[in-house]
Amino acid sequence: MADGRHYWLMKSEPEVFSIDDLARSPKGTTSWDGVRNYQARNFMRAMKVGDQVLFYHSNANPPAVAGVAEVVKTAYPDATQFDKRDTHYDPASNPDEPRWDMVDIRFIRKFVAPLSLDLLRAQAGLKGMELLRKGSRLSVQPVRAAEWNEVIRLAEVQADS
DNA sequence: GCCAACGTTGGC
DNA sequence: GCCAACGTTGGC
Repeated sequence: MADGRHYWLMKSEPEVFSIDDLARSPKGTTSWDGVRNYQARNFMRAMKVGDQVLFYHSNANPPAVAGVAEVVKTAYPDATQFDKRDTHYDPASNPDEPRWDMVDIRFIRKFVAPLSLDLLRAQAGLKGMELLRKGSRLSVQPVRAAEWNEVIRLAEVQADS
């Protein structure tokens, strides 16, 4: 992108942490801890401050893009990997060279109506989107600019109806 | 380096 | 709760 801003999608189970939880967080900001997948981690490491994020509700009814957030802090070590009592504890991670990172994201907006997976699948312009690929499980994934624009357009169409 | 076993994700 | 589609682990 000319302005250097990139687009991403991050998944969260709303029962665990929803977009409303994000909105209610201090300064609308949270650290995205718990990612334990290398591909997802690498995408977080590529994030820049100001990058835009689609906040996706997985394991929801219906699964849907719920709104928008933005990156406010680039990747830094995820403390939960060293916490024995945390479910994301990783005994194999070396404190001198932490294996897992997180970023901070801030709430931007919640869509008037969440954009369901079904709705997204029905869009010709979103054919190649990683989220819609069969068997896709990546919890942090890149979004192409054209896909981003299409999703935002859909959100506006929903808001007007 | 192969691959079977196992664990996880996430839609349905 | 089921199960497809992964990713990881560890024996060999």
